[in-house]
Amino acid sequence: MGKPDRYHHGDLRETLMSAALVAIARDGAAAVSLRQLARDAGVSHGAPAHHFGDRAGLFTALAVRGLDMFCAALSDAAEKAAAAGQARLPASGKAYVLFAAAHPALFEVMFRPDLLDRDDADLKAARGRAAALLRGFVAESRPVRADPESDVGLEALRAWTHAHGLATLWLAGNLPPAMAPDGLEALVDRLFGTGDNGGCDSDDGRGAA
Amino acid sequence: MGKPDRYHHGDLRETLMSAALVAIARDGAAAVSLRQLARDAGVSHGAPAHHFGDRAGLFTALAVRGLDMFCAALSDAAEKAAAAGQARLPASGKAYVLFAAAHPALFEVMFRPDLLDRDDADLKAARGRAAALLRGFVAESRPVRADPESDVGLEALRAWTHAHGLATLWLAGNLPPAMAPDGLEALVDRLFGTGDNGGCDSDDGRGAA
DNA sequence: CTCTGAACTAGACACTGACAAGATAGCAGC
DNA sequence: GCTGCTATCTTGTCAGTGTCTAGTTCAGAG
Repeated sequence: MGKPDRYHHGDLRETLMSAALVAIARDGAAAVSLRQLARDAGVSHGAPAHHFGDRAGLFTALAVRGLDMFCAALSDAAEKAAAAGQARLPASGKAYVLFAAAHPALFEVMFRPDLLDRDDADLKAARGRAAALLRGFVAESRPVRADPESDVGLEALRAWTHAHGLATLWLAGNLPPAMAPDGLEALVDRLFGTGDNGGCDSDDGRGAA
Repeated sequence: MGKPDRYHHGDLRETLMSAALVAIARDGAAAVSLRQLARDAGVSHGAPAHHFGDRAGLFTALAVRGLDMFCAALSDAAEKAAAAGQARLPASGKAYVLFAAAHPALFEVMFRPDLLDRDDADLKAARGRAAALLRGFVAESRPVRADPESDVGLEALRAWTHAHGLATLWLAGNLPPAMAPDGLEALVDRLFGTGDNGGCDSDDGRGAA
């Protein structure tokens, strides 16, 4: 909005992306309209098409960015935990959920393939990086008595589904507030055992069945 | 489609709901159009409004039905397991995921509050029934050495997020196919320990951290 | 028979995403 | 200076959508 009356906006792509994030976080992705974004940016209704092609193109660009930030957040949390002598896996699980809470719009877009351009090369690459990262944490965090390799995938999936389910339910507002009386982070610490005791959960995880 | 040229359709509400389910399962909820549903039903574009008010009304009606079927499926699975001397909780977790896979459209609508009429009384009631059911399974499945009551909520949440995350990732197609080479049910059995050994998982759940 | 209310039609409105054709700006090479 | 070139943005148009309103049809109760 520095020089409002220029023909060339100068930073339209970035402006549209951040405005879209705000709109998604407020009303959900379905309520986002390219035309409204263009109006807010002081630009004609056809301008967004040049940068993103179509609606899916915009969401795909957001998803790629989100996945990269997501990877960075998880790596960061894992390395910090490792530096403190704690396990990477629970720390990254906590980071997973907190990222979703901190960037709900990005998270929503990242995991809603119906909004995305499935064949986009950047998206596929970003997805691959994220998957490799998750799997890496699990492989490193395995105790020495490792079972066959397939089990690593299983444990990665367990951690992934656990964190993803919590993030999803939280974001959609489907968790009864009574379940998190002292906020999401405290709840995550209780669930993942990532409290100040340093990430080694004290109970047996899922209990006897 | 029995008497196609009557002024009164006779069963429009039901026709629209099942057509909507098919459309959601095929193209996602965002792609469903009231006008297209009306066309398919051989009815004018304004007719759906009479039964559902607006778009959110249709999705809300579907969500209520979905929640009821969901409760029935979980109860059924839990009771069958109990009758076989097995624990209710893992059986209901398995039923949770399999319900999502069997009724993807209902599941999607159930957990997408942006599509729904949040204040709908029927919806609130159905949600309450589902939540109570889940909590009940966990409370019953606790070992005798029960901790304070709050822990029941925590363990319910653990089970819930786990099943929900798996269902969500599976439905959205975000799971690498390699992770479920032999189908979803086999994967669930491995994750939840609900194989033919009868629901008592043999390992320690989440491993040492 | 009339009356009533539920079910449905038909028209209009504002809005959307997508497309195509043209206008503008900034920049390299001359 | 000038000329083209390309990315950027405008303008106009189209089919499609949800929602609103007023009118029409029908079934059944009195």
